[in-house]
Amino acid sequence: MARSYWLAKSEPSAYSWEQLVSDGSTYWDGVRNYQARNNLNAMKKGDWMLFYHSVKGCEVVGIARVTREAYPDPTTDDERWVAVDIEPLRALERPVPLSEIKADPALAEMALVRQSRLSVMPVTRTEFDRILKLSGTKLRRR
DNA sequence: GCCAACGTTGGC
DNA sequence: GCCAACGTTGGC
Repeated sequence: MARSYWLAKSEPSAYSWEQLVSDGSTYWDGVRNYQARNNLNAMKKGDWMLFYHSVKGCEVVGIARVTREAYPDPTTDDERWVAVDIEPLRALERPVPLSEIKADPALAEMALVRQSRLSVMPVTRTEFDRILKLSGTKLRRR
């Protein structure tokens, strides 16, 4: 099945891309919003995720890969919430700031722009490729 | 620091 | 079940 693409936000002060690279992998937890949760549930192993720094930076900084599909969020007893595992795939050659995404007609429909508070969202392959292009990053697809 | 957007809570 | 009040997120 074709790979799906996602974008997830993190405040660098809470958990940064650099931290993910240093850790080698992490579990993506703490989501307490149904829409974001549904998106986590829909992730498949091997999907790619744009890693976005919110609040400080406001830019897409890297690409992560889903390594484990949704399972109960270990940080809560509440069975409604889930986590996934991810690992860093590679950093973007150049981070892509929100201002550029907003200014790009090809990206104007992104949930990142239209629904600024959503923390985990789907991204189309077209949008994903466009952001990669803006960042000057070339990826070999396997 | 402000405020818009939007989700949640609780009174009725 | 509606909606006002309140809390949180995140851009500016």
